[in-house]
Amino acid sequence: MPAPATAFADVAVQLPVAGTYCYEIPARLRGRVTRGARVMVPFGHRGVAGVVVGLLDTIPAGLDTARPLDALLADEDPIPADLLELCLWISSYYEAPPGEALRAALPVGAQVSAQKIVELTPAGEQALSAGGALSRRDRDVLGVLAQAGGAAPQRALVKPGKAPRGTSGPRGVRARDIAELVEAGLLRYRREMDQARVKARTERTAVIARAITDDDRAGLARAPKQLAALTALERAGGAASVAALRQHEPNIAAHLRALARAELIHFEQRPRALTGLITGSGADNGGNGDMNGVHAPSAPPVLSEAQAQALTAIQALLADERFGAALLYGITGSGKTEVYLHAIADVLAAGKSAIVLVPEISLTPQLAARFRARFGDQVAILHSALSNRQRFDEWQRLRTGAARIALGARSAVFAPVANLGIIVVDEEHDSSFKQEEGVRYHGRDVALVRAQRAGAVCLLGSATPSLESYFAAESGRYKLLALPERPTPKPLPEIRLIDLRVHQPERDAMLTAPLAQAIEETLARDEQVILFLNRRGFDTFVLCVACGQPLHCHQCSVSLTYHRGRDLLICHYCGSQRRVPDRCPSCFATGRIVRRGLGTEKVAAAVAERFASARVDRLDRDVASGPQIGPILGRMARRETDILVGTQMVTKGHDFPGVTLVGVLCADTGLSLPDFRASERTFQLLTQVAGRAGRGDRAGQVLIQSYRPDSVAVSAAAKHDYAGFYRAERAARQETEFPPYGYLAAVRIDGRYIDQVIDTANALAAHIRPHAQALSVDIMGPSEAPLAKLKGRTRWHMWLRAKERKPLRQLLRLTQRGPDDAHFQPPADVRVSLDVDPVSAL
DNA sequence: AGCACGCCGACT
DNA sequence: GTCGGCGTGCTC
Repeated sequence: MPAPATAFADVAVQLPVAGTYCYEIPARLRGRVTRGARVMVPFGHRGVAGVVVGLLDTIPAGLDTARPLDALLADEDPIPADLLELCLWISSYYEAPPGEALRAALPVGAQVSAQKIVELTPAGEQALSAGGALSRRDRDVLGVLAQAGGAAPQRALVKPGKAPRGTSGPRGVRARDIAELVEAGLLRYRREMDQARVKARTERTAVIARAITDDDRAGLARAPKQLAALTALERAGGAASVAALRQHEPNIAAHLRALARAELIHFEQRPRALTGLITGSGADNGGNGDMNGVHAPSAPPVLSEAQAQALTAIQALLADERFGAALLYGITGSGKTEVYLHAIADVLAAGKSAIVLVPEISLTPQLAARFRARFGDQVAILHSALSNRQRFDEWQRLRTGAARIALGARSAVFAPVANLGIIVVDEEHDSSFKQEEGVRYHGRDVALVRAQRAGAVCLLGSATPSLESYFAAESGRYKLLALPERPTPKPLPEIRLIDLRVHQPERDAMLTAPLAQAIEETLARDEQVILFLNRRGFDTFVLCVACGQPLHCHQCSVSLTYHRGRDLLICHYCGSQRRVPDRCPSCFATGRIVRRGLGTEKVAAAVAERFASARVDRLDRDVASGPQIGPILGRMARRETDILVGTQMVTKGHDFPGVTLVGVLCADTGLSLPDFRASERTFQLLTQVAGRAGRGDRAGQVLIQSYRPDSVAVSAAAKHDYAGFYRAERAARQETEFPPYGYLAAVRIDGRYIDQVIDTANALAAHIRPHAQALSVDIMGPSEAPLAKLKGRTRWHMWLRAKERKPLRQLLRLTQRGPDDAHFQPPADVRVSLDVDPVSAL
């Protein structure tokens, strides 16, 4: 008899371990274990969940035994093949464990684990009751187990650890004693899966059974209620839950039953849709959406000339039915969302599905509301504030096709939709698409890869495209689509620059006289004000107040960071240090180098005091984590707030028609961050925050206070000049070979002991230097990371830069543990982690 | 990650 | 001796 095929499975276990592990497929499971199947496997001393990533006929060379896998999680759907491949690509591209990549892609509800259970054997029970030749300790261990009913999780037994000295009572059991008793046959181990997993909830759903003809409608002429029910179903996208329909028409069940008898519709149990989800801002939904009942789609408005042109181009890409990417460059308020909505309507009409990625959905409830209003329950919203249960339900709706549009942040790129037609990445320049812990993937880049593999269209949208994306559009890799104007007579706001070197700001409120006056005038007109403070980097802001220049590193041309402890300026790219000079290296003024420090809290308080009659509110990470955002935005939308002081959060996509004045307290703080993207970030931020002004009937104005009004980022933003900024920044990147003219990776070294971390960083640099030279990869550093200490661990880093991706990846591999001594072996307590295409220098 | 092994100092 | 702390390495 020939050896049965696929007797072994390659499994990615859900643990942060590199590589995959090979298991034997027991005979009872042969043929049922497929690629993408979820399985439980024994791993070391416990059971873990994993995903089958490959099937093998024979045991791989170099391995002499493979343990059998424990179970096939049959009630779990296998991972869709395209998602599995995408995760494996992520694992390889970002040098991350495959199990971690899969974990990032799966909803928490789908995570499983197993416990190690210790159980008395019959022999053990006998030994205990017979009171035979047992040591006192062995008797105790068996006794504890007998008290627990004969079996207990090992964790629970061992956990108490310290037996209270001198006291009796339930003492902790030692793992080694258990192991000995297992060896002696008195105890045994068993693996048991954790509590029942989350299952999707379903609800009775009415579904249109076939295409409804005019004849059908005519047949219902004498049954207007049935016709109305049918129309409601059609408007809801062909299916709606009976419960939701009943909210509008209490007797609808009877009419639906009649329709079912006529075989125009039928009933199914379908995963339950989320309701009442986007209550956040309380902002008006334009009257087009009922958030709690049936989400009846609203009619799309007529497109402007430019919007129509962009849409036509997207439709042409869609019609090709293969991968295509486009960059929709539309100024703030130009109506990008409407283009997305139209394109997605086309995708749905073609029987395909869509994914929409947005930077942070909790900040943009209005956008979610518009999607709901247009597409009803066809939209699944993957919201960071969802419970695991809700998230799992939404995931299931996508998986089963009950919803065909996934809308969410970064991780929505893994939405389990079939037959993908388009992925939209809104505000594609936004750095929140980059995951900064665990698998450090970039949502936008993964979106491009997924679209490519699915033969779908990837549409990137932004008012301030990233250098990389605009560069790709310029070079023809992406189709460039532009929306150069706001569609309705809401012109871009006028922007005034206020030179902080000339106008002295008030100390705490940071307001110069012109800005204070503009605020007064705005309040007098009963209009609203947004004050934006870019707090990042404020603590370490060192500049010359005579010329406004921050101090730069000579070698890296990034800003130096001031270290209070050692009273030194340090470059966080190359590590060079210097004293704080007395004389400014740019303008040679002496004694004018200062440090500045300020926060939103202080500013908000000072502003509230300064404008005593105004209602001042504050929006930043500290006051608004998740659910608190809604009320703050809600008060602003209802015009119960006159002045909103905030950080980056106020820049994101809000549409408050009452805001006619936006004040930027200090435009340059971000410029002094030790980051080659500092200039780009500042330009984007200023443009985005300026876009918040004048979105209603009245014209808006923006006042930008700056120490460096002549810097490209600030001056271009003030002129609404993206093209000018892009040209200048592109030239700078070309000169320094930073992206898009080169590829970067960050190598982070962290550990508990400073000396050990520094030694390891240096050893690693020395180790890869010869290889780096051979591969034409530049090594920058190693140097102390800007956040030099985090959670008690010292952090150093090293930057690698190359003209090509391939040599960079080859070199990266050598920083990780590996089979030969070309690879680097860090000491046990020191971690070497990688960040491919890093976005943040921190 | 989690868990056991092994080597150390502190207590019965 | 014996216990438990914690550092180190492995899991097909």
